[in-house]
Amino acid sequence: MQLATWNINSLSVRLPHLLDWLAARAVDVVALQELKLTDDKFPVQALERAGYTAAWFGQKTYNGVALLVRVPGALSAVQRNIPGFPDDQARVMAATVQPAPNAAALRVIGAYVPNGQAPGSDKFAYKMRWLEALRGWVAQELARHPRLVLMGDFNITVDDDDVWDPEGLRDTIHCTREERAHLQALKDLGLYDALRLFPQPPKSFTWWDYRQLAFAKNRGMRIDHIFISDELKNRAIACCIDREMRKRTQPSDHAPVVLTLADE
DNA sequence: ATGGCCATCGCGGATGGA
Repeated sequence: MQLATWNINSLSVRLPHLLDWLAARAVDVVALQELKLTDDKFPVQALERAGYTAAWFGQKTYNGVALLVRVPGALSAVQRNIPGFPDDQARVMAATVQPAPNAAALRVIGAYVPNGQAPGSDKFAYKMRWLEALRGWVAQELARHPRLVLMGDFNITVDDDDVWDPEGLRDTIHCTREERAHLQALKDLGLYDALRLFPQPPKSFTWWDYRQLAFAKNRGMRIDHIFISDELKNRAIACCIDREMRKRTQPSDHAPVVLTLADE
């Protein structure tokens, strides 16, 4: 089975891309970020026709996340936002995913971590608080659910290998020690960076700026991640970045990351 | 080079993204 995360930068604009991608890849579980629409605008019928059941958590203009599962799977125990962390932004949701009637259930958390704008800014402080709260919640979730996936747009590079110009971008947003320490702290809970479990081409990125032909020059960063618990690590057989959708006209600035798990 | 692109809101140009 395949699980994926994709920041689609507006579900309204990118719905055709998403439907094409779902038809081509038939991924079983998808976490989407940056829907940029309110709950009433979520294209539930189009996704049902494409063969997916969804749960969503929208917001006007900004943010918004969703989880999709390919039928006959099911989503249950949906949680929106981090319990005990009041937040007026729709950035994270969890669900228990039954990928097939007789398959083992997975706990899936889809996250859109705040951008942070610049170190020292109010938005950076919010990013740090938000990640602190996320870690506390993920620790609880992991204790309850040994088969756990935490995936999404983290807006953080793990290390310099995730940055096209690590010297030029030293200590800038997405690349600071404080941000990277948060990713390490999440991993220290017992999570593994799924992409790094497998050999990857050098300069494997998930986001490229729209400007300056950044994608054509592969001037990007890896800021979208899939973290998996030890039980799922034992079933992981492949993980890759799907650059094809970034090559289309009017693309999202992010590419999907896809994890393949062995069936039990 | 104090930028370059894109989406949103809303109909000009500011804001946020990364």
